[in-house]
Amino acid sequence: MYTSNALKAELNDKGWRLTPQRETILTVFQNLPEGKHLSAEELHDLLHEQGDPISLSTIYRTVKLMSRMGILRELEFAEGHKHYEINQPYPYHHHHLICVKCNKTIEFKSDSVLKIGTKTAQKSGFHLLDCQLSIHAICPQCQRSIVPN
Amino acid sequence: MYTSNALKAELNDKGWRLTPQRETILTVFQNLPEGKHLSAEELHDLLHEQGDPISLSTIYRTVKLMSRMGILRELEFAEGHKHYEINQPYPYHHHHLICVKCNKTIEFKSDSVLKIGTKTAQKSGFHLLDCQLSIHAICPQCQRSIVPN
DNA sequence: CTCTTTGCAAAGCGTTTGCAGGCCC
DNA sequence: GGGCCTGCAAACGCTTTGCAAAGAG
Repeated sequence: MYTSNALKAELNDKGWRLTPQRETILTVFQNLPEGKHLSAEELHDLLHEQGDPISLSTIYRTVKLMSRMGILRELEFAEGHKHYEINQPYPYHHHHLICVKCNKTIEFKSDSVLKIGTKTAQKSGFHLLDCQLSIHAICPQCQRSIVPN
Repeated sequence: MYTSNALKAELNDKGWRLTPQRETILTVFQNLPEGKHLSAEELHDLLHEQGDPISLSTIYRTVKLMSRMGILRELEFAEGHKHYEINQPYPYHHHHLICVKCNKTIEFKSDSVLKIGTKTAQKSGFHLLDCQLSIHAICPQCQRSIVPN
């Protein structure tokens, strides 16, 4: 479990600050049910509902920052906007199977993919943040659908 | 090699048309050196230079169509715009290691990832279009960089 | 001859940014 | 106290869309 203190330490280490907003956002993602991911706007709404209004720009800045720190994963499901979820280590780390027509997504796990990702980054001297296998496909329902495109 | 005829057949099968623009765009991607990928705008410029001007909207419509047909792959390198490349089958199929700071990308191949993708789609009855492992990381140079964020 | 596709220009929309005030360390 | 961070509103830039004309089958 990644704590606020760990976040603070990591931020301060780079000359940055731990703010209430950043702490709140971290908490939200940690309490999200497994497999649930949020867009910036969904996060904005959720925070508003729970009585912690945070401006959209701060949200955008924070999720980007946390993604680059490896705390969140940025998911691109080709819907025109990004989704975010907490970046869980093994054995919670997972990947996505996505229907390009209806955007239905199914999660799945794979130790070997994670291993390959880790090894590949290492081999080139990269510092790994996240590795995700995205399978773009058409789900059974959409295969049968008559709707064009 | 995916021919114009194959494209025509596949389009007509769905009641669509093979147009000069679509044929030209397919050809461009087929002649691109391995590992090279284009954004919509880059493709637009390239076509212009080679004397085949095609409007940006047609380009957007075409790359989206071909991605959904599984002919092109849509690559998201988090630069705010998508890149496209021809979707090669085994053994040309590859994945990307991306630096989230400078966007440098390194390609790598992996039979096992492709197998896992194929199997996973199959298991859920999905029709596979593309599977890509994206490794988000920080490259050696950027790790050393003093520039914030 | 019908229905798809193109090109143009305008609209759309998620995301970024400049700036003044506020806050963390 | 200094510099980072927030919130607001405006700007941005990639992508999509409406529409009339052109073209494929």
